[in-house]
Amino acid sequence: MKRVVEEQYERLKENTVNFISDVEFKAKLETSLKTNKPLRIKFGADPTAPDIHLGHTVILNKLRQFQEFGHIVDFIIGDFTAMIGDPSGKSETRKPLSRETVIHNAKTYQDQIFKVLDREKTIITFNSKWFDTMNFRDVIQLSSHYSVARMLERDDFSKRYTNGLPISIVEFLYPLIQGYDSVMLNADVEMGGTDQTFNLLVGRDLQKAYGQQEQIVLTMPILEGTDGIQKMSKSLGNYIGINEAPKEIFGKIMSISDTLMVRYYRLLTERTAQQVDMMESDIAAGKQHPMDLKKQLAREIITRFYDSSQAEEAHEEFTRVFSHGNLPDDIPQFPLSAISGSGQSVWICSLLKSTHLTASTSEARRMVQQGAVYCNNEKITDPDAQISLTEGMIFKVGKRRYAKITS
RNA sequence: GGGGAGAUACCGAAGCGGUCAAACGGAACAGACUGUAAAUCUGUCGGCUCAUGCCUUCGGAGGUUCGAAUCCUCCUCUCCCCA
Repeated sequence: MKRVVEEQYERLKENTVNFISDVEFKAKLETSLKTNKPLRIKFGADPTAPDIHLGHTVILNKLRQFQEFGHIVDFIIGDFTAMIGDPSGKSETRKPLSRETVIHNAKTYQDQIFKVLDREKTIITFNSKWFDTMNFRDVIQLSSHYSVARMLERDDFSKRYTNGLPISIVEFLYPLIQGYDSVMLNADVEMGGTDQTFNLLVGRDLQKAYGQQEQIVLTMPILEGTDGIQKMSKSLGNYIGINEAPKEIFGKIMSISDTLMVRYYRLLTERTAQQVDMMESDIAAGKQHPMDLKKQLAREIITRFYDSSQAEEAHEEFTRVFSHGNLPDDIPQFPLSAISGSGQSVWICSLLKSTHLTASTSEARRMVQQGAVYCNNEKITDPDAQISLTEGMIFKVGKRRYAKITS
């Protein structure tokens, strides 16, 4: 049995950043095995952004690992928190969401997480279950367990405090709210990104204050977005969503840097640390072409969220369009009649605007001047050009914006 | 409660009566080079059929002025110091 504990421990610890604490965790694993009672792994999410991206899956993958060892995932949907509006990290407060939106978003969330998690071993709970009935007396009681000085220990808070940026009182309540979820669930382990470390630790303190055994805190690295620098997030626009079309995912992965690719292999695939290290040295030694590995990565990721045949298709499409310079297979179509001012001929700039290839005619003009515009593979250089439209004409702006004229 | 500082385009940040559609940096977009890499270099980066022109924009509402991002009044929000 010691061996089983060790085995789970080693595998689960892989890629984690914080692991508090080893001793407690091993003890919990042991008890769990002895009593045949699975551990309860808590993971919370605000149903504010229903688009799950690869950054989220770093944690989901780890949760999945827990499930594979027989443990249960307690997925908390922070519907209560979301309705207040989560200001954390940003100076401007998000606007509160309506009940309907929250419910809708939560559903979208669920549809996506089960592309990774095992439905049978997941318990979903909305935290409004206990917060809706809480009164102000209870809130004060809860707050009494923490001090401002301790709150300011949190990295984000202390930074903002020293830089003279606003911190709302509500933000101080957040860690408490999240920590209280742990108390209500009597969680064994709580997972999150490293940016959550503080909140997760508050959970431990609160559990202790409420006479419970403290949860294990386990944080995963934050995945960099496609720019390779900032964390992957929807608002920064550097994300790859798991619900995106296969060829979108393929394209986005192909555009990341080689360094980032290695990191993605490490955090997003099942490969062990040694395998990835090996890969890295192979690249350095020129035994492997990074582009091939990138294609491989793209296929693996698509296969995970779709299937291998769709991954294959995306790969082919990519080769056709970008390696051979052929046309993609689904160009947005615009009937002749829909083009504004369509008579015999149309001014190129207004055409580009009405086909949404550019946002304005001014932008269109610039694109033409920069040599980014093609009509049927012929570069258009005159920004005043008049085009006599015919059915089947294909316009291209930049590398990937296309439009086709139909009858 | 008292005193002070501030709000500028996607973000950061200059400008403090005309030469301001607003310096500079980042992001983004396009081009060159490539592997749709990265890095680098070049260009663009409010809108208008591009025009020594017009329109909208410098927290909001008014005002002074031939002329306001720049001055005045009130309002909203933020930060700092004192209590």
